[in-house]
Amino acid sequence: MSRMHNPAHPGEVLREWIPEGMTVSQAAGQLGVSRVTLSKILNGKSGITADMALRLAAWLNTSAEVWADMQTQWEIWQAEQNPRPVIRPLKLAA
Amino acid sequence: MSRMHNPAHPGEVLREWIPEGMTVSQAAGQLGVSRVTLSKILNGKSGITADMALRLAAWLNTSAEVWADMQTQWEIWQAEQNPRPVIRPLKLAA
DNA sequence: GCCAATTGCAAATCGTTAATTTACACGCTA
DNA sequence: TAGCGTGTAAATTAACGATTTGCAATTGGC
Repeated sequence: MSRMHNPAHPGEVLREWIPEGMTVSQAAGQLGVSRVTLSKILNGKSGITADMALRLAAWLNTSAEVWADMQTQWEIWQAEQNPRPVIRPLKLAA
Repeated sequence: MSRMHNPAHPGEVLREWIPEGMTVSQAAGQLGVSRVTLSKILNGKSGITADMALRLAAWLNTSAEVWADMQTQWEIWQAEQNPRPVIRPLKLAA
């Protein structure tokens, strides 16, 4: 069903992957996005798009899915917080 | 890295979950969305949002992640088709 | 053949979000 | 003090998703 706890925003996790000395501006430069764009992600003001997931994958040598899936978890959790109409489970034919 | 083949659009998969006799209109009704909205998804004209993933989960008794992840795979594949600037892999400190 | 149901789709509208550039204020430090 | 790095706001532009309305094509029953 649902994850009981608020999953970490991908931006928080991404922060841990940025080397000590590197500035946000430098990281943004290497990723080919504006400083504002990366800053917003790191501070949870923006999500990670498929395009960004691919950039992170190339930059950090990870899979794009890791980042995209993290974003998905976040979005589902957010969506769960909102009310939704009652949906009757479909009776599947046996 | 990348999935070699164009992943199935979530809508195609969703089609298989709708019972034989049930109409798109009926399914949309049970999901609490408009007929147009569901039709677009089934025909690959729209993606599956986190909210829709939750509706499908409730309706089909599956996890929301199944649908959301399917959507993610689709989006990543789509994004891969577009050109992206060269991104030099970050040399991680050992 | 005729009619109603179903469906795909287009168009218009509305709301949300990502990304950019520009700009400003704050904090740190050489 | 001057400069750098940063967070963030504002204004723009571009995508999407969702809705309603309406229309055309198909299909099945009578």
